[in-house]
Amino acid sequence: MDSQRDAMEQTVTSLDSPPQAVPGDTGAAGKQIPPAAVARLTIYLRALNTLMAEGTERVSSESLAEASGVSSSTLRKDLSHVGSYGTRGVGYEVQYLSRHIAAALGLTHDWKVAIVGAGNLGKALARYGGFESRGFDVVAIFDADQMVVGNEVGWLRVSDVADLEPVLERTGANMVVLALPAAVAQSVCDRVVAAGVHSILSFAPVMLQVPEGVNLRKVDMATELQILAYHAQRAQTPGQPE
Amino acid sequence: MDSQRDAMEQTVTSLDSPPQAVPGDTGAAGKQIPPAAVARLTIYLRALNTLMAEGTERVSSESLAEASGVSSSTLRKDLSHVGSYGTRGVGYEVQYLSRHIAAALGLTHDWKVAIVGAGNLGKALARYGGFESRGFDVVAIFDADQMVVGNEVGWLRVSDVADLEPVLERTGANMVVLALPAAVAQSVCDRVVAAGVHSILSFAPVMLQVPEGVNLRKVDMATELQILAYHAQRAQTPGQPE
DNA sequence: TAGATTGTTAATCGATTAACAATC
DNA sequence: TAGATTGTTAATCGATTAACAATC
Repeated sequence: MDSQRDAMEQTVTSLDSPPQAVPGDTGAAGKQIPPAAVARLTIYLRALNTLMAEGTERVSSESLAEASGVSSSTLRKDLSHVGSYGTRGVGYEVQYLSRHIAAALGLTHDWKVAIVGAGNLGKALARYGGFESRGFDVVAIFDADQMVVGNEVGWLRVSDVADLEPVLERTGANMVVLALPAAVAQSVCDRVVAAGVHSILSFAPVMLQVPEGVNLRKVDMATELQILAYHAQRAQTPGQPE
Repeated sequence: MDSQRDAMEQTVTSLDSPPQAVPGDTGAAGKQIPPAAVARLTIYLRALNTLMAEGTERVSSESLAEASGVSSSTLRKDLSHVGSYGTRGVGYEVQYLSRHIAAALGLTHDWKVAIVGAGNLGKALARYGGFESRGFDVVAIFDADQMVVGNEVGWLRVSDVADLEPVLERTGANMVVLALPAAVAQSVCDRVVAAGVHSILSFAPVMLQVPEGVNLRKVDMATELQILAYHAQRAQTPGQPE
C-alpha cells in the first residue's frame, strides 16, 4: 500500500556472505524488510512485551506465533529478516528478541509526534496512553479554531495552526498525525512536508499527494467498516456458502 | 490479513460463459473479490463520489486511477472483479459505476453500528460524520463507567455495557466497534459474538480471538506509528540510500 | 545421544504490471 | 474510418507455506 518498490538489487543474500556473526551484532540490519513483515513485527513486539510483563523469559516460535495470530512458519520467516536471535532446540529469550526487533524497527530512540486537529479525534489521540508507552511522545497539538487554541488537552496546550512551522521546529517534532477535515488536509499536509517532517499518519478521509521520500500512512475508519460490510454481505448471501 | 483462502474453486470464469450480459445485471457478482481489491474499491468509491459532487459525469480509468493513487492497470483489474461497467473508447459513467461498486461491496442498505466504549475515542467515533454519510448508522454507544452511562454523545445516550445483549437486540445492530481498553476487549468481544454480531472493528491494542465466521478487523494507531518509524529510520540511515 | 526447535530452502499461491485485442 | 479506452491476458513480482537440514 506504500511506496517502496525499486532498490532490492544488491545481490548479496545472507547465504553466500561468510558467517562472521559477532554475537549481539547488527544481524541482518541494513536489509529491506518486506512491508508485510514490518507490520507483523510490531505485533510480535507487543506480544513479547506482554510476555515480559508476565515474567516469561523464553518463548518458542510456535507459541509466540499463536499469541500473534500467525503461523510459526510466517513468524520465523519474519524474524529471519531481523537476524538470528533464537537458539535451536530451545527458543527465543523474550527480552533479547524484543530488543532486537525494536532496534530493527527504529524504536530505540523516542519519536516526537505533533497532532494537527484538536477535535474529538485529535484529543482522543493526544490522550491515548498507548503512544507514550511505546516510545512516541506527543509534543504538540494544533487547531485552527480560535475558540480551541489555548485550551488544555492532556499535558499540552493547543497551538494555533498558523504557528505550525515554528512550533514544529521548536518542539523538534519528527512525525505528524493529521486529524482534521478532508477539505483542509492537503494544504496542511503540504506545510508539514515543507517544514521538513517526512513521516505522516493521516486520519483525513481523502487521498493526500506527497512528494517522493515522504512516508504517508492512512487510517480511514469508514473504509474499515466498508470492508466489513463486504464480508458480512457475502456471509449472508445464499449461493454456495464457503 | 483476514480469513478467506479456500473456495475459489468454481471453474467458470467470465470468459467461457456465454455473453448474456443483461444490462444493469449482477455482473461478476457472486465471485470472490481479492482482499486487496476490496480495500481499493472503497477508495474508488470515494473518488467517484467526489466527482459526482463536482458534477462530473464521465471518467476514464486513467484519471480515476490518478485520483485514487493507483495505476490504471490495477484499477481496471479491480473493476473487472465487479463487472464490466465501462464503455471502450469512452470511459465510465460516474454515477453508474459508483452504484455498481457500492452494490458489490454490500453498501446498498444501511448498516447499524454499535460502539462499545464511550471514552475519548468512542465519542470521537460516535460523532464522526463520515459514518452517516456512507451508510453506517450509529445506533448505540456503551460504557462500563456508571459516571458515563446516561450521558449524551451526539444523538445518543450512553447505555450500560451490562445491558449489551438486549440493547444490541433492540437496536438491530449488525456491526460493533470496540473502543475500549485492552484488558476488557476480549471478554466484551466474546459477548458481542455470542449476541450474534459477526462484524467487529477493534481499536483495542490486543490480538482478539474470534471463532470461525466472525469478521474482525483491527486498527492500531501505535502500530501505524511504529511502521512509520521503521521507514523514517531507514531514510535517515547512511548506507546505500535507495 | 535423543529430542526439540530454529533458520532456510523450495514450492505454492496471490497480487501487480505491461501489453494488447476487442470494441465503442 | 481513425482514435480512444476498456477488459483481459500473460509475465513478473512478492508473500506465504511446508518441509527439513542444521544445531542447540
